[in-house]
Amino acid sequence: MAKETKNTLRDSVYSSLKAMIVTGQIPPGSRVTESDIAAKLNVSRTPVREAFNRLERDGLVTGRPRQGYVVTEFDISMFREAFEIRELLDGHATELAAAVATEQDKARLRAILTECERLAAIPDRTTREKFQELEAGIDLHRVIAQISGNVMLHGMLCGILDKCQHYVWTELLWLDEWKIARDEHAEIVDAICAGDASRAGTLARAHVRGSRDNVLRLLQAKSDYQSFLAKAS
Amino acid sequence: MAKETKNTLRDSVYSSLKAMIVTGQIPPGSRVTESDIAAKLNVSRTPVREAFNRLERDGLVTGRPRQGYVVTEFDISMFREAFEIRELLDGHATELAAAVATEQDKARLRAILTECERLAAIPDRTTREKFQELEAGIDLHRVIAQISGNVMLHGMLCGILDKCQHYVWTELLWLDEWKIARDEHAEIVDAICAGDASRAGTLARAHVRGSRDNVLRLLQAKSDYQSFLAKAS
DNA sequence: ACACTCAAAATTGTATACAAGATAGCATGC
DNA sequence: GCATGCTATCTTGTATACAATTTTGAGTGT
Repeated sequence: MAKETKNTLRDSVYSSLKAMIVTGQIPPGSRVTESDIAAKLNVSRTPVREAFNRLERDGLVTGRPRQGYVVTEFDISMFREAFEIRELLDGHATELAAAVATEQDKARLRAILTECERLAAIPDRTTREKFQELEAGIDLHRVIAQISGNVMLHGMLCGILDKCQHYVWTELLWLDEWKIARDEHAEIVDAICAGDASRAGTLARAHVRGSRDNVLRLLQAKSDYQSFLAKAS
Repeated sequence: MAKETKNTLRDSVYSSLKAMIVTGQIPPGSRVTESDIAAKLNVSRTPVREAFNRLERDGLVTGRPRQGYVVTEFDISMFREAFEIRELLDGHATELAAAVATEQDKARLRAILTECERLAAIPDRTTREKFQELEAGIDLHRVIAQISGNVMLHGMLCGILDKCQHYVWTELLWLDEWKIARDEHAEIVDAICAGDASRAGTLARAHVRGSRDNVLRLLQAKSDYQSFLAKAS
C-alpha cells in the first residue's frame, strides 16, 4: 500500500502517513497505533516508529510515552498563533520573492493562478476539483517561499502550512470566502511580477490576516454551535 | 552516562546528544555513528536511532540513507538565513512580550540581566564563566519568546537558537563585541518593563541585525583565512 | 607508480522477540 | 446498584538478529 517504493521504507511510510493526515483521510483526534499502520502498509513496526517520531516533530501527531499517538487537534488559539507567525514569514518571503524572482519564477506563479482560475470556472464541479483548487492556492504560498531563496524560511512556512492544511481541506472547503483569496492571490502575484517588494509584502500580510479572520470566524461559529448542542442535550 | 534517567531512554539519549551538540562537545562536521553513541550511553541502537530522527528534524544533524549522520555544519549563507528569520520572529516576540508581560515576567528578565552582569564583572574569569554568561544571554531571548505567550513562536525561536548555539559557543565566545549585546539586552528589557512594545520590537530587531553582522564578519574572516591557507600550501 | 577489481568490514535498514506499562472490562464485595 | 481491585489485553519501549548497501583497503595487473 506504500505509494512509492522510495529509498527507505521509513521515508515512504512517512510520506504516506503525512499525506493521509494532511488531506484529512485520518482526521484530527484519531488514535493511530503502530501495529495498525504497520499492518496496513505491510511493513514492520520499526519504520513506522521512525515515521511517527518525525511526524511528532512536525507537530502533525502528538504522543505521550506508552500511550500511543493521536493526530494533532488544533484549537482556536493554535490557529491564531499559526496565522500570526505566517503573517510575519509569508510577508517577508513575498517581499524577498518580489525582489529576486526570475522570469521563470514569475511564469511558474502565473501558471498556478491560471490553474486556479480554470478549476474555479468549472460549472458544477466535483469535490475533487474544489480540493485541487485549494491545494493549488496553498501551493502558491509554498512556491513563493521557495522563490524567496531563503531555504530555512521555506521549510518553516511549509511546516506551518502542512499543519493547518487538513483543516483547510475539511473546513474552509465549503466557504465562499475562498474566492476572495483567489483575487488576493492574483494581486500578490502581480506585485511580485512587477518587482514591487513593498506592495507584495503588504498584500501578503493583509491576505494572511484576512484568511485568519475567515478561519477563526468559522471555527468560533462551530465551537459555539457545539456548546449549544451540549447545553441542549 | 545518560545524564538523567527520564521516562524513556529515547528522551534521555536525545537530551544528551542535543546537549553535546549544542555545547560543541561534538563539533560540527563530526561523523556520529549509532553504534558509538549506543555503546557510549550503554543502550541499544534503537533509542539512538529515534533520537537521531528527532535531531535530524531539528536540523542539528544531517543524515543520508545508509551513509550515517553528521553534525550539521552551518555555512555563511545558512547563518544569514537564520538571522533573517530571527529578526522577524524575535522582533515580534519582543513586541508581544512588552504588551503582555506581568510583574513576575519582568522580574525574571531582570534577574537574567543581573546574572549576566555578575558573570561579566568577575575579574580573570574562567572559560566556564564566559560560557555561562553567553548561555544566559541566549536564554534571555528564549524567555522573552516564552513570555510572548505564542507557544509556536517560542518553539520555533528555540529551534533556531539551538541550531546556532554551538557556533556561538565555539566562535563568538572570544569576541569582545559581546559586551555590546549586554547593553542592548538591557535596553530591550527596559522597553519591555516600560510596556513600550514598539520600542522593544525595534530594539530587538536592531539587536539581531547587529549580532548577525558580528557573526558574519567573523565567519567571513575565518573563511578568508582558510582559503588563504589553502592557496599558500 | 597508477588504476582497477574484488572482497571484507563497517554501518545503516528492517524485522522480530520480549519486557514494561497502561487501559479496559469483569468480577467481587459492600 | 455502585465502587474497588484485579487480571487480561493491548500498546509502546528496548534489545537483538539479520539483510542490504556503502566504503575501504588490499592485491593484482599494466
